[in-house]
Amino acid sequence: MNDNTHLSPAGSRQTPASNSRLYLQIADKLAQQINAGELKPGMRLPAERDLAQQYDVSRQTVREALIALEVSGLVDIRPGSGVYVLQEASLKSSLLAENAPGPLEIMEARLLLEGDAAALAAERISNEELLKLKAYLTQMISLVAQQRSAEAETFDGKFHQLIASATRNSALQSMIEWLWALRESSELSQLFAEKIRRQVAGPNIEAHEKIYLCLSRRDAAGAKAAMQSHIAQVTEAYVLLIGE
Amino acid sequence: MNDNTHLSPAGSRQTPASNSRLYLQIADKLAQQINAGELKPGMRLPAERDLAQQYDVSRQTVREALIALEVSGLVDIRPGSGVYVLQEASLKSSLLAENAPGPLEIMEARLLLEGDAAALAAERISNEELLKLKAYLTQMISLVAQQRSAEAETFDGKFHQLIASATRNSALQSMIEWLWALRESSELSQLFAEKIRRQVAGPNIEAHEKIYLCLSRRDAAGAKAAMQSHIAQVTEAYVLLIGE
DNA sequence: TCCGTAGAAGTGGTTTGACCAAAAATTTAT
DNA sequence: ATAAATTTTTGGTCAAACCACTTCTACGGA
Repeated sequence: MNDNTHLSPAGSRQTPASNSRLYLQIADKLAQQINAGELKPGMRLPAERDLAQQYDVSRQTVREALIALEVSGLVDIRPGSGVYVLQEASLKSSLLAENAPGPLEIMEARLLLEGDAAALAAERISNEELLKLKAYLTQMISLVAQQRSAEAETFDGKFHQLIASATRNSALQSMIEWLWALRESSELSQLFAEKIRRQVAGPNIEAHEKIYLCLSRRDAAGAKAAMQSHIAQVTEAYVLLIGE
Repeated sequence: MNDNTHLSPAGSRQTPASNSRLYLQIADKLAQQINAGELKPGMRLPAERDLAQQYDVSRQTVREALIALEVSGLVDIRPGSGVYVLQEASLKSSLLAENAPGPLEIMEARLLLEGDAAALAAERISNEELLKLKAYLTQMISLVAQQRSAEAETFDGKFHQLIASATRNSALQSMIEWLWALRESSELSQLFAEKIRRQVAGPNIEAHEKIYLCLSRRDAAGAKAAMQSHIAQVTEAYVLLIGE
């Protein structure tokens, strides 16, 4: 993980240094100086007592700011020695890009990971799981037909998650779960999903049917191709949205 | 991963809660409770004053620990209200989970993920990164020649991590980091690594050279094949160990 | 009885000033 | 010039306050 310049708490989207908490304001100011290159990597910044005087706050407040900077990886605190700048300027990503993976990054990762997962699942999935998968698919079809696309997407998620689980690899499964959770926690991804939901009726039934078919035939290569084509299609919709 | 989300300062590889700094010890303890599920998302944890008494430290120290937790995204501090556990879609949270992936699961996931990552990296890696990669390789060769295999493995990790970073996909990078962290946190994996370290001189130089060569030629397919063959070889060593 | 408001209690935020341990710089002795 | 002893600097911790804001509670009016 890189570019942890998110000093503010999760949900708070505020102008830098406008936070009500003083130690976060100080942390923001210092982070800005670091990212602006005024404080270069390796450089030791002033002693806590000096910073306190400089910003006209207490030493404790400065300490809390420095701790925030350390945890976010910008700075290295060496007891008895000083505080040193670690990370060099990451301006490009600090402004437009978020520290969290963007929607397209998530989709690219899904393309690779879920593709491989589908291939593995084709070889390892049980008949019971296939039945469950079929049931999810049926639910999805029914809900899409009723225009209840939001609910249909619930089963979309279950469908993919079940395939991940069928790999019999908990590491793979955890990572795919994480990618889905990331998507849901990302405002931008949510926005995309919302827009797409209005344009199309819901999850692509055909694509899921094809994946299911390949899995039921234990066709690893086919399942991988079907899954990747499916995810690529969704990604394409994202890209089109960005173009607007 | 956010992680961003590691509480300990960058370079310090210490046993959890063994840090000399008290506030990091407290932060680790709280983080463990959160990740273990003892403190569930949405739950408000005890007031700073209470925590201070509970852990027998000053309130200030508790505050610094909480700030570290907030910056790393585990917790939400609401002034005047309290400190609340956030639901975190974090890979790190499952790191200490009971059903941690086994060594072979980790290796299988690495085979897939790092294979894909190598292919992506071949197309996106910069010349600077290639130089860095080469430097790691050189260090590795030198250390292996001096029988310092443990240190050589440090550069092994850096080598793989740099490739992950060259994918320009932070999701991919985070997941690969996670897999390596898992390996290091797994006793069984550590045991394997220890045994293997005694049998072979250190990281397989040839395999890494081949990977580097493919990357420098921007040969995506070759890089993927080389990476997968490398990881498969390590996995094979694991399997042989299990057979004994 | 219900409901809103004023007050009390609780919580994080900040300040001050002090002392400690370890690192770094300086002086001293060899 | 070098090594050891000493002083200084630096982060780490503790303590006791006070503030501003949130939350809870109990009172009083409808």
